[in-house]
Amino acid sequence: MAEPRLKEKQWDLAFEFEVLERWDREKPHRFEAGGGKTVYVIDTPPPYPSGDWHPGAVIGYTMIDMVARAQRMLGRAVLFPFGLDRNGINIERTVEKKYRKPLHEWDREEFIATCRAEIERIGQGILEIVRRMGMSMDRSDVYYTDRDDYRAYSQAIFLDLFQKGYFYRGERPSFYCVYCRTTLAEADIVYEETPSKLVKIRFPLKEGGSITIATTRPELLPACRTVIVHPDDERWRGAVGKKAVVPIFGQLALVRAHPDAKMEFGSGAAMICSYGDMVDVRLFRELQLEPVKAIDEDGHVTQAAGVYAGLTVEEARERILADLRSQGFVEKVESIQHMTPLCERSRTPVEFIPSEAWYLKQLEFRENLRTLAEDMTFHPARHRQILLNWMNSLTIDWPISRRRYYHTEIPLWYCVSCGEILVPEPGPYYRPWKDPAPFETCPKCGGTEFRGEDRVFDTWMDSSNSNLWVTRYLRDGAFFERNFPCSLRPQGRDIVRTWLYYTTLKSWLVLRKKPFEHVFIHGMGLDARGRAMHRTLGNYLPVEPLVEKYGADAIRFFAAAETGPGDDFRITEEKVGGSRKFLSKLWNVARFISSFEEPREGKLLPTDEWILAELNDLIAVCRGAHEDMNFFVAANRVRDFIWNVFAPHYVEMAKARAYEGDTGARWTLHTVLRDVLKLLAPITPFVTHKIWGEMYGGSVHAEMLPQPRDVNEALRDLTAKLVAFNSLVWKEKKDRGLSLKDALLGMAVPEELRPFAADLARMHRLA
RNA sequence: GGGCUCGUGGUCUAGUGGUUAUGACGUCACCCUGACACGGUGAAGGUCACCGGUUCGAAUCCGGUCGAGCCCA
Repeated sequence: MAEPRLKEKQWDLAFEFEVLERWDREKPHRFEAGGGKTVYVIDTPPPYPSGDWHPGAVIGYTMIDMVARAQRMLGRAVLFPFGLDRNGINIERTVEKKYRKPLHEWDREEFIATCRAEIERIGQGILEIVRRMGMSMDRSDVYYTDRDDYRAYSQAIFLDLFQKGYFYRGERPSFYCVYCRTTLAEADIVYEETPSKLVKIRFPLKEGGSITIATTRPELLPACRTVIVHPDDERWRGAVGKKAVVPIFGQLALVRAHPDAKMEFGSGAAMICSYGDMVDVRLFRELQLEPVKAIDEDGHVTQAAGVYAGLTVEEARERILADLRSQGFVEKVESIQHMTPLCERSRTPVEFIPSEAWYLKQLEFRENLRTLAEDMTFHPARHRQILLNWMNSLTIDWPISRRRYYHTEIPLWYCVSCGEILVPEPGPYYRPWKDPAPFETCPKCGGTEFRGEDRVFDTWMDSSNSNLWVTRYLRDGAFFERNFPCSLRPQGRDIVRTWLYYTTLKSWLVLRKKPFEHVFIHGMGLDARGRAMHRTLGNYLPVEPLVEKYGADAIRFFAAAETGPGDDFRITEEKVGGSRKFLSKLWNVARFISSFEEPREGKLLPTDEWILAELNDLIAVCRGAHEDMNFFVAANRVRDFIWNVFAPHYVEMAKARAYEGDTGARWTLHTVLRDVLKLLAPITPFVTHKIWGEMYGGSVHAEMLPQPRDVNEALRDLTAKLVAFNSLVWKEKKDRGLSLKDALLGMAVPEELRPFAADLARMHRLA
């Protein structure tokens, strides 16, 4: 027997670094079109650098990498680009916090420079993890959404759609964040149950008597214009049509019967103010009430609140409540849990404030967008529903203007004398707040003075162009024509309503086409108890120490094997450690096989044919799983095959022959190992690369996934009996206190296992 | 309140009508057997959420109940 080619007794983490250096040198995953291969373009999510990379996100990207690797091994030329989304409120907030100075107190130029410096500093960490985890994106051509060319691209697409009439300016009450000082889209809102006070306030009726309303927002009293009760509500029937006197502020509010009043909530009567929520907004429009601006863009109450003017919303709420109490208007204060809409970025409660914004039309395309959603293949299929639900729930067009700085500028100018909107040519990167206007005269009035738009885009306006960017729309016409729609959009479930939705919308508006052939949705990373990981909860398990301790492949195998496609996964050190054991098992099986020369062909015995039949089944299942991006099935089936069938049964049965130089056993061992390495290569690229390289030379990642062979599949029917017989012998030896190497007397091979009799007799030393 | 998912040993999970319910991680006992102690063998641990129904037969199909998560109001 020869020395094994694989010397070490364990999968050593140092091998990962050796493999990484080789990949750095050889860059094996460069995209090369041509050669008759189908091009497969992946619209990789550009992550947002924020200091560190959430472990759930890292695992999500390793899943995406598995798709890319599997597609290469299915014969496709994979374009697997990478970008960083660096625009937006995240980095602005980082800078604001670091310098303890809110954005609107900064000089714009200086703020932008500070943001850029900060994002450069923290942005590189992600690229390091990408490399360390063995992700095979092309890191030589990373795009940044805050680069001039990408911003110009965003603006060019905006200008195209602008000319087509999809944008309009609207002055209306909308979701508004007083911290970010900007209008919000529906996708920017999250709801959170927060403790609040439900105050029951007695409104005297002018005609005599009183009505009690329930509200969580007493500071809106000055903007109260009417009171509603449910038409079926016996309690307040007598009050309908009378005039309620708003406490403290004294204006009159007509009591109306309206089906929007919820009888079971509070007192059953509600005050309608401009504006507390979407119901207020709708009723003001429906009943044609005159709105009062009670809260301004800074989050302070206005002159409408009289003596309270200038207080913050919270201060005003407390003061007004105190005064209501002292004047005897408060009947009761209850503590309740209230679903409060918050700004997703700043976690500030959302206000409804009338403000002017640029909107992108979307509601009128709802049906078209649904059709596109139906026309894309989702993995898993059930997650299509998340997108459809979101499309169905939208109620307003998309406000895309933001009063922020570190974003792409809205490329518009206005004529100072007549107000005409001036639209520049698509192409250059425009910064209207500082650049001179690219116009001589106003085409409408001949005016020569222009004011640049000082607002910027919602960042989703930039990232929703990523599929166009990677398929080279406007950049490489021939490539774009061949490769749009993009082959695959892989992403997390959490950004379906934003990134996936907005991309679908944009692709419809720009091209009237679906953006992707396939959509792969992965679940979210949770802690051991199934909660979201947050630093503040103390349950945050950063990736770096895990990689250091267990290696990238252990994390990758865990990512594949832990939960099914699209399901959330609980990240625990225990499970990652367990995955590493499998890598060592694989290594050692390979190490054993590496001590035998691989013959060109072999004379097969029934035992060899049997394991090849099992291998055929494994290959068929795993090819299908890889094609379907189901790494859960692939990982678990291969693990089960190696650990519970191949190693304990076949390897032990064939061992004696292999040592003697039997070609059938040796050929079969190598054949199974080769195929298994290929099936695992997309999931655990390091260990498979190392084993393959040492034993067979070249790279396993350049191979195609294996195909089933022409073997006697019927032998699989004997697997259960074979496993049971081996188990019986082992138990018998244990019961008799024998070592496994001892001979066993009086145990015969069952009739149906006769084809394997010789191998079994030698394996167990049956006598 | 509405929608969508989903409930299988401590945890994750296979199983989509058919004999004693799969495997992994963890646990316990014994064992270094010419690849592996990050191992081997054996074992403990489940009323397949609950209640009905369909069926010769249900973890699996149908209805309901309860519970969980997410999304929306």
